[in-house]
Amino acid sequence: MAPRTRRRTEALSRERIVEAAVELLDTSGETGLTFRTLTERLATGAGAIYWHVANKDELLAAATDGVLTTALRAGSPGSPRDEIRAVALGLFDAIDHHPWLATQLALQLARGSVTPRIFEVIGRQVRELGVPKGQWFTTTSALVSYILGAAGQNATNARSAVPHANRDEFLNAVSSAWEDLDPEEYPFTRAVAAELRGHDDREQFLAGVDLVLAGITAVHLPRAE
Amino acid sequence: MAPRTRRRTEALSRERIVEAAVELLDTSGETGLTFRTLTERLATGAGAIYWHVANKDELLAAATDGVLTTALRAGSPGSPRDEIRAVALGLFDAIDHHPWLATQLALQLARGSVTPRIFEVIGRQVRELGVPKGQWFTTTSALVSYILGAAGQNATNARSAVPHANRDEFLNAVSSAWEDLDPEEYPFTRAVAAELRGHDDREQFLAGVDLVLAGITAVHLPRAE
DNA sequence: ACCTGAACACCGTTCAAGT
DNA sequence: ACCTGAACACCGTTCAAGT
Repeated sequence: MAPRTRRRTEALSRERIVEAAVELLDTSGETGLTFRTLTERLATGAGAIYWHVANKDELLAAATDGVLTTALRAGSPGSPRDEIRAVALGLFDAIDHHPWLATQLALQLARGSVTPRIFEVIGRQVRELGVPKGQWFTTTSALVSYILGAAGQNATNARSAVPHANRDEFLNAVSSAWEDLDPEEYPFTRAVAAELRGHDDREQFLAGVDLVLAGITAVHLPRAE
Repeated sequence: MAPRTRRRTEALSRERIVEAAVELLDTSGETGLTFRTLTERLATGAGAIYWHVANKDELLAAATDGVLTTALRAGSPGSPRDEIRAVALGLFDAIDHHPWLATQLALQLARGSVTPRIFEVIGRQVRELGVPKGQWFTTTSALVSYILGAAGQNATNARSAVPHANRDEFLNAVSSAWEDLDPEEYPFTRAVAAELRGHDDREQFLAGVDLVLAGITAVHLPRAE
């Protein structure tokens, strides 16, 4: 058994660096990850990190990629609809545990690196659903857009460290803020503000997935039961 | 008429600062806006800017807010569905013209400041559609999530300066990249890669909106024609 | 091949000093 | 009340030097 006390002298590797980056992001947020904090955490110099990783963008991409891989490993053996729900929930929960993931996914969507990963997993199920080939692309895009958009918005709620207690407080605060909006400008938002208070993020997220699935059924699978 | 040549000595104001920030973001991207470039552009000192604006976050929020206000001023006099399409397209086009807007919207969604604006405009139409009150919140959330998610993804395509010529090249490049993906891991994505080549972003975006609307009709308006 | 750590260029922000 | 601009703390990145 290797001596525990020598942990800081374990060989530096890309994996260890990315792992430490994820930890820093999880514990102290996006601003908490700098080359100084990382250097300190790994008890090394800045140059050592640059030997394994090209720059900070690549480091963030690797961190995102790692968490994403875990999240997409849903793979329950259900119907296409169940698979789509499972993948969507996997992403949702990943953002819940790693709030920085939402921002990072949004930033990297703009660089095209993440899209195919999610696209592939959802697209296979769209095919299984029986959507005609000519509609695969459009249909999958719509689903992926909803999933990423909704998961991203839920990142707002995901920052409370304490799982449930603070979440209720947080929803209360947002709900109150919405109720205080200008009645002239925000009549609708004020009317639904109260609904925020009791609502379950996951449930609502899934309800949206089902809504899109219902649209797909109505438009592209006219003879489905 | 005020002398044109004294433009740089016009009184500094919050509006002029935000306006200059938007211009810098449009012309040189997110990295192009710094307090140095802004200071130079406005022929003033850093402290002068801080007199009118609390910090860079507030400046970015103000820039986002300004562009968003223009974008949401769609207001065609059509059916609720047409209004929803118009608002969605307004946002889509705004991101097309100001690629930095997608990132900024994503970042500010996580701070809750932008959501009510879009929520309100879409929500009113959901109400007009006849969706039962108990479903207003969920339904509006789903629509807004799709719209923001899809518009954000399209920011990828929106960075080419030349309107159409480069866009085709860009789509070609992405399409080729998708075709070069590992056949073992990305069979679906490869199968639809070709569809990317000819496709119209706006059309596909609207098709997605219609898909969600169809789902809303199927689930919440069972007796609609 | 891999690591060290001082140094560089650049950033957001502050603040004493001016008008 | 509003503006100036030098100064500060901090960041990502580089690189000569070590092993």
